[in-house]
Amino acid sequence: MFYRVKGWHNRGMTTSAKPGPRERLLLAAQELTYTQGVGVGVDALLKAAGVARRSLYEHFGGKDGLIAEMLRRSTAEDVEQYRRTMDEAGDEPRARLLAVVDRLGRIACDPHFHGCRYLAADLALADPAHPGHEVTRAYRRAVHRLFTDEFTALGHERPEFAADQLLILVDGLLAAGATRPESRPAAASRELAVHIIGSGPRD
Amino acid sequence: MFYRVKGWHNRGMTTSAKPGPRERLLLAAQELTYTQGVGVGVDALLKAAGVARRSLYEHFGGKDGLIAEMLRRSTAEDVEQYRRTMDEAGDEPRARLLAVVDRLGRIACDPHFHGCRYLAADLALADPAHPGHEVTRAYRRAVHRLFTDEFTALGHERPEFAADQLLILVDGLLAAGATRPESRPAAASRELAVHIIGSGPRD
DNA sequence: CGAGATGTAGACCGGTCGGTCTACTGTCGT
DNA sequence: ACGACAGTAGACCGACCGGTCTACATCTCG
Repeated sequence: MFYRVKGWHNRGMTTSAKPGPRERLLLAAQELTYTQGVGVGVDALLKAAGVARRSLYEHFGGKDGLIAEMLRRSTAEDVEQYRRTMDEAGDEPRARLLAVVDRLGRIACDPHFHGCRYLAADLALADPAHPGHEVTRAYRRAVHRLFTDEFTALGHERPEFAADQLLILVDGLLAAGATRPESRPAAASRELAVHIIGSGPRD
Repeated sequence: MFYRVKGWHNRGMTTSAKPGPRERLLLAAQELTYTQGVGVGVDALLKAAGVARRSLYEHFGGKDGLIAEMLRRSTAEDVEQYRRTMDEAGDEPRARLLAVVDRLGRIACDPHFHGCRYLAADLALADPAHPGHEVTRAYRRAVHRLFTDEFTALGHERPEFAADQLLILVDGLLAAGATRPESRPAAASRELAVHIIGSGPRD
């Protein structure tokens, strides 16, 4: 959700050494599944990663394994970004939560944005037993936890309920960014976020 | 969004005559694209519809044509259902809008629900030129219009902005129903809806 | 050195994809 | 009766699907 990857070049590596096949496959999968959906072909992934067919099956056991692992990494990075965004906003819970909504609002309005990768994966992976579903569930639990903690610190009377509301708002914001970007969803969402979070020192 | 179709049997037909191939294809597509996604194979559609391969290409020109036409019909039915739900709620704009949110809340909590078909289609159809996108855009415009009219009747100072908010809320509600049904998204959404709509005679 | 591990390159597998085409059948209007 | 037509049944097409396999290159480490 939080950023876009073009390749291994602009990752924070100290050396410019080309990473191994496993790494290149994960990066290619992050890129291609976002632009083409999880339905991308194995051949396209291999070509984009510049990796031999065999390496995929050695490292991930198959396409599903790669998809699941790529989702795992992506969620970890996004949760970390949520955390960083909050920390950069200071200590005040209201400001921390609003910072996340504002950041997502900016992302959703980016002309290259086309939807939440995790929701898209859940909707596209018809098989409920696909390992990817477990990853996205864990992701949502983690974000919900992040929100709940802030509401608790805020002394909110129903922290989990408020976190549910914020999560609904975020999903709606991302959906609107993907399908109705001309409606300027960031502004509409922010106002709702303020209502959920309640007015405080920063607002 | 609003209902589930199992086949032509339970449609409001006066005769029990089996509909033609075109009709059966549309019904099969509505059913299968919802459960399997728009990626379903042509063979599966033909088998479910009990229709010869040739009929598909005669009536719709190809799979994309069938998908687009099925979305067209689906959106028409859903918009009609929005209207009916509002009308059944009476004349009071607040009550009419809340009735829609409540109805969608019930649908999103149905154990068989697995996401908004139109958002899923937009996320799954990677090609931005696919005719289906135009259909879903029109659908969202229509619903936005429906909402805007009610806010206008309500004397709301920013009817379009409020409609945008309600649309974001609805998308979030449906996403939550698909991915976090255990969080009881209907209750959380209703409270937000009440905030957007404002308290009135019915609330 | 030489063995083992790791990688590439690409042939190959059965199956499915969307789409075209031919052959046949039932039905309806004249 | 008969032709036109809409439908079915299914063979067939090239392309691609995910996955397995062999052959060879490269590297590290004992």
